[in-house]
Amino acid sequence: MPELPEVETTRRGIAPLIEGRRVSAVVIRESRLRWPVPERLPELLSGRKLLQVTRRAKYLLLRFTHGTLILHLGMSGSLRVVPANTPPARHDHFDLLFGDWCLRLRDPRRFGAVLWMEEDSLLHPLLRSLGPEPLSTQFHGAHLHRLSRGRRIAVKPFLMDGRVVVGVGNIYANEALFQAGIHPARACGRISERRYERLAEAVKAVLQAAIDQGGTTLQDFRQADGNPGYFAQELQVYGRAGQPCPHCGNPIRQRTIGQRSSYYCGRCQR
DNA sequence: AAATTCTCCTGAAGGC
DNA sequence: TGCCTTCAGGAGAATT
Repeated sequence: MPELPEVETTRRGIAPLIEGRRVSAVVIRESRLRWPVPERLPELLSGRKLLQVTRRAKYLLLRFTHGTLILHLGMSGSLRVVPANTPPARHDHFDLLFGDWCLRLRDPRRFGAVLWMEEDSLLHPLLRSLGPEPLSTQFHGAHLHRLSRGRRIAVKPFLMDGRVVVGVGNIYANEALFQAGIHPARACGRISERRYERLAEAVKAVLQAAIDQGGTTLQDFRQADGNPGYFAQELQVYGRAGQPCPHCGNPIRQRTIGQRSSYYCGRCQR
């Protein structure tokens, strides 16, 4: 499932292949994604030069002079750059062609999105209220501590709230809480600033390590070159119910917190 | 306001 | 072999 490391891995994979190139054609095979893919994209983009590929949260932003194409991979999406004559496979919904090369979006579950924004893309309703980037200096323990005061929600869904900090999905929330020694169900308003500092550092460390490994591939995720990510083998608790805790040997527990599957060590995480 | 629940969708896995 | 059920999950929308 694409979380921040997978999206950043994708960005780094596709950017050098398409930045500075002109769009030759746009193909929409399936417009029923999370929201309808704008039908006017072919007219809007054909002949235009792609200036830059950036990322905000889990959104990829393809900047043109007259606007920005916003891409989201949902939970099963992947982007690859393939030769333009490559036949589309099942679930290949959207192509951005650059002469001989093609940026292709595949998304079996269609939770992803392809959107267009004319004005500053960061003002888009989906991007406007997002919290800080986890790998930036704007994200730190004091920030988590301040936002959590007086709230009773469990720390795990708190950490996964995009208004608090972006890009931390279920996998990395589990991993970061394990690394920080914090129980995922603990009320977020009852965690000290000291412990939040440790959590913020854990979030940064886990995300950076995952980026370094090309992301986590559980089922669908692929890097832009088609290879899987290699962080799955580094996961300490996610998907490891019943296996021994890497620290103390106690069995890893699994339970649902905030509608999401949570994995943790009941002894190491308090 | 904050917290919880519902929703979209397909494929994998398990039961019979 | 095959059909049915259940589960997973990003994140906005709806509801409590």
